[in-house]
Amino acid sequence: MEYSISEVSRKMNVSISTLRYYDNIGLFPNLKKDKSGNRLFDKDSIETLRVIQYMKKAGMKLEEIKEYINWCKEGDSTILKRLELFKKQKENVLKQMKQLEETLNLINFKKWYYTQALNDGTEINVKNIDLDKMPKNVQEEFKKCHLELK
Amino acid sequence: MEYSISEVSRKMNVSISTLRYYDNIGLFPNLKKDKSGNRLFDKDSIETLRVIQYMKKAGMKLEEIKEYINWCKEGDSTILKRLELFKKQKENVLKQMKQLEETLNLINFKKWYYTQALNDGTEINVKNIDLDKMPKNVQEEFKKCHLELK
DNA sequence: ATACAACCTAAAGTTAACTTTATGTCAAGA
DNA sequence: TCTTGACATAAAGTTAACTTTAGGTTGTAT
Repeated sequence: MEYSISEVSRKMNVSISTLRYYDNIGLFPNLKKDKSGNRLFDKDSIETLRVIQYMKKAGMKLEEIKEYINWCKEGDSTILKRLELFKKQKENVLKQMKQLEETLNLINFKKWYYTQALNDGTEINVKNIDLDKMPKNVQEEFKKCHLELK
Repeated sequence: MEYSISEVSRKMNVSISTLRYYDNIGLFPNLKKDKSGNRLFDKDSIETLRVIQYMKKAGMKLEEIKEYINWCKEGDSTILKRLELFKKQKENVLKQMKQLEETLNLINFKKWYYTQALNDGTEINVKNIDLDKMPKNVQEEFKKCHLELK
């Protein structure tokens, strides 16, 4: 089964110009064209697109993703390199998840803070509150995001 | 206690030029200067910097962060807006965490895949494997990241 | 026959978040 | 006094990842 660029765009939620851009920089090395020059995306190129989307989220640049795609083309001699790449990217993702958890601590603290302020009608009381006057869970969040009291 | 720009740069792991840039675009509205024009960072501006760093990770642009900082300056009349902002950003962060988990599924699948290939000395066997021949956990990861079999 | 939609290419433009460069001031130590 | 290092500003440059623009081709429906 083959798909036109607009079908892929719709199905995968990515703009047509982005797809053309990806192709231009070499992210779809095996992409076919029909007799009038229109791109034909098959299952494999859609899988490639999915990997691109995920690895972008992992924090890889398109240049690095392209390098990986080239390794895939080169065949079995690059298997180890590819394995190492995913090991490294796993570390990367785990690190990002930790950072997001810290960010969530800050956000939860701020949510509590502004909920209090809204209740009081003013920020003044909560701004000068002591750590031990906060609910236990808020205390924990506060500590974990490295904020300091006034 | 007040800190010079290079002290903050070291302490907070951000370049001096970035600090100046942040100041230029209005992210430190209360920053003081000494008599010869050098920036003096106090506790509050360091807290602001910490919030900037976290909210950038949450996915906010500097322009949006600046808007929030301006709300803080405006005082109690903006408390609700600020609360809503953090509620929205919490959703944002949770969404990102889910995406990272999906990414991790892909990465774990790829790790298994290339470990197999490395063992076999070739990609061929694992490329054509049936879903039910994979270990249960790999099957799950595979399904969760929307990859398809050949 | 013509109009239209869906595609194409090549090149220029955009945006965010910095960084670099060029030039200058200021305070302290040799 | 002179040099040095840490700061300053303003403006230009950089990078990644797109998007937009301008102009052209192709296949189908009226």
